[in-house]
Amino acid sequence: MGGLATAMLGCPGMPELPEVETIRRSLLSRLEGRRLVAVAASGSPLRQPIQEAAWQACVGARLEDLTRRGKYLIGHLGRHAAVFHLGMSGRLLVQPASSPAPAHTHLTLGFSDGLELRLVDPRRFGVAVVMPAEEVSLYPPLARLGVDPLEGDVEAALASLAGTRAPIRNALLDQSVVAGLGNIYANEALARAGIRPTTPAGRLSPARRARLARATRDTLADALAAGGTTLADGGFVDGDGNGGYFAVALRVYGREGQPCQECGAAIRRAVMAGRSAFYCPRCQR
DNA sequence: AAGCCAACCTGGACGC
DNA sequence: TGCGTCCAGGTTGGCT
Repeated sequence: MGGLATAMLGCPGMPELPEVETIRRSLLSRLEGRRLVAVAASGSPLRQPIQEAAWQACVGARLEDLTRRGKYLIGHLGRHAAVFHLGMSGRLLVQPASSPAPAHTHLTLGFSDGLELRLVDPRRFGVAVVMPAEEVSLYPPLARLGVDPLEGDVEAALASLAGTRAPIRNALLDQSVVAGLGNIYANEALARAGIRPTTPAGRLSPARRARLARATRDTLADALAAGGTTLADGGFVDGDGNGGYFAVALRVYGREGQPCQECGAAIRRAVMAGRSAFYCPRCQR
C-alpha cells in the first residue's frame, strides 16, 4: 500500500468527506427502514456526554434516511434527527447483536432483525446527539457549515475569501468555508491544483481559484470512487468493516522526503497552524 | 475581527 | 522488556 510514510505518522484513517459518504451509503444499505428497538450508552462522554434518555425516546422509530452534511451524518428517525460526527477515530459499524462489541463502543443502537449500529471511538472526539427533527438545521455545528464540495459552488466559496490573509491550506480546513475537507484532502487538493499551501487565501487569481475548485471536487470524487482512504494501520472502515483504497493515490500527504510522482523533487512538510502541510516544492508555487 | 493555538484523548512509534 | 515521551487527527473556545 502507500503506507510507508503514513505508517510513520501512526494515524488512523481520519473520516473526511469521502470516508463519511462511504459510511453513509454502507449504513443505509444495511439499515434503511429498520426499526430502532434498543439503545445503550457506555457512560463515557464523547465531545459531550451522550444523552441516553433522549436516545431512548427514539425507540420505535424507523431509520427512514441517512444524510450527510460535510463530515456530519444525520439519521432520520421519525420525529427525531440523530447527528453523528466521527471526530478522528470514530467508526460506525453494523454488526449482529449476538457478536461481541468492540472495545470503545460508546453508543449501541439496536435495530430490528438483530442488527446493531455501534459507535466505536477510542479517542472520543466524536459527536452523537439526537434532537427534534425540526431543530436539526439550527444545530450550531451544522448551521455553521459552508458549501458541500460535492454539491455546492466551491469556486464561489473560494472567491468569498478575498481579503483573507490566512494560508489557503488553513482556509480549506475551515468547515464554514468548504464543509468536509480534513488535512489529508486539503493537502491533496492543493497538490492537484499546483498551489502551495502557504499561499494567502485572498491572493489566489480567479484562474487559480477555478483550478483549486476543480481539483477539490476531483480529489474527493476519486477518493470516493476508491472507497475512501485507509492508511497503513487500517483506521477507516465502512459499516461492514471494509477499508478503502485511496491511500495508494496520495500525492503528498504523509510522503515527506519521498519523490514527487510528477517531477521527482522531494516532498516537503511544513507545520501550519499546528498541523502538517505537505507539498512538492517544484510543482506547487 | 481575523487568525493562531492549546486543549480534549488515545494508541502507536520511537528512544533509552 | 518496559517505560516514558511525542505525535497525529477535528473542533471548540480562549487569547491576541
